[in-house]
Amino acid sequence: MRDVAEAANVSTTAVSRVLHGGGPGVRVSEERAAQIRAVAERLNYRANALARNLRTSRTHTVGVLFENMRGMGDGPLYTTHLLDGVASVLFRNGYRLTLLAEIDHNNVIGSLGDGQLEGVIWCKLARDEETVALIRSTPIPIVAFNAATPTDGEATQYVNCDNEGGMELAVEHLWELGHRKIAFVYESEEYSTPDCIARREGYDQAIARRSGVPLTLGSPWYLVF
Amino acid sequence: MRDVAEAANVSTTAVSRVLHGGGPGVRVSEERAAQIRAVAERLNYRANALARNLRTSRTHTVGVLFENMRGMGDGPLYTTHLLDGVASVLFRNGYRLTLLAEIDHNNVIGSLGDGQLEGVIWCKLARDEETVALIRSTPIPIVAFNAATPTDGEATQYVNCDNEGGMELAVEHLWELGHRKIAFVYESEEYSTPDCIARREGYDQAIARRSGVPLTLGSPWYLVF
DNA sequence: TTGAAAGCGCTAACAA
DNA sequence: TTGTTAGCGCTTTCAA
Repeated sequence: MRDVAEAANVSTTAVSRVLHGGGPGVRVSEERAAQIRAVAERLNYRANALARNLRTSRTHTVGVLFENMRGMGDGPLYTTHLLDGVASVLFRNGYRLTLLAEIDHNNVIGSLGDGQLEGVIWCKLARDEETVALIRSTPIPIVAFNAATPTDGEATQYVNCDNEGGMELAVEHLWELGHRKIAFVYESEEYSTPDCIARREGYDQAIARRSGVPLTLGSPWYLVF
Repeated sequence: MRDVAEAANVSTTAVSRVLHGGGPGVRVSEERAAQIRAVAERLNYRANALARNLRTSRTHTVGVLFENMRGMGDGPLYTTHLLDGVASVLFRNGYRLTLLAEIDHNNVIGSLGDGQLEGVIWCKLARDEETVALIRSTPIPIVAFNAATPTDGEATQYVNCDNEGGMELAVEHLWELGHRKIAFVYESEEYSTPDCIARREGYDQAIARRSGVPLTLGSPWYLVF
């Protein structure tokens, strides 16, 4: 930047203002501005984001943390779609996305506090005490995704799936079409997950509410389709 | 850091050396070191990666750029597995992974030159002139993944799939088992991709080399399985 | 073994 | 409209 400033016979301030949007009211004459841009182009100037980040304490980067990243390729495509959606929204708004390693929590604390992230989307947030404590002391905002419902007034945003409500809607839909034998089918490997449990309960209740006959089928039934 | 230094009655240099691995030969007495660590703990000190990055010109971050990120959730899981593999290796080596938006190439140039990335893994690198020019002028190393084979001596590393060689091996294997009716099956949506074309050619040649009978089947045949 | 001082490249008061 | 100056938090010679 100094090279550009000297070559253009202006201050680095002027260069900064012209090339990087400048502060409130970019007060540089169009003449000078054009000249600066020309020189910058000629000198092949590239702004250094590291310096700017340090100075402004902003990185335009948010982290995404998966509780188990390994499984991204296995199982259902849930994780993949999630990442895809998060990425597209972030990019659209000029943000970068950094994938965080789901390693030891000590390191997680370090990651969240080192200034490189402006926020974190935490998928499948565990609700153990350690994690809750971490959340309380984190210097940046965290959004918990697909986590268990929050217990108390934590300083965290949650985006969750309304499993019970969804099952109620699903059963209602089929019921109104006249169906009475409505099965709940699950993948055996998911059976003990909170989501699956909640859905099954939602299904049971929705059926019971209509005095219907519950029917639950394990994953082998999939092969019938 | 200055707070820690003052509270411990040492210089920031000492703090830096003790808390952040220090330069060549961490020459601080164990006594002082322990004290510094204690004070840092008490003051809840967190190193600022932004400042360190700026000073050292290192970020321990590599970017990953997909030619079409949107499709990550659709089609085959190729992209997902790729990302999974890249991430696990990077994390294991203390690197971060930043997903890059596959927007206009101007911005890509900016992304690569702003100092935040130490290298880029570029998946499905197009070989148009614009991209080649970009690669030539990039300030950081690029690894092209699953791109077309390089034409000339470019300053880029390529990691590609040996489609012809793979088909030769596959045909050889079946042939040696005694099979003579060997079909090449493709997904119709992939038929015009470079990979599929190369594989088909490899198949044709491997079959021809053995005076066998080529047989190519489009995707509907998948449904038979 | 320890610290003083310079500086990474940029931005933002504040003055002119 | 333009420039001067200080400083973000850290690392690293260099001298003591």
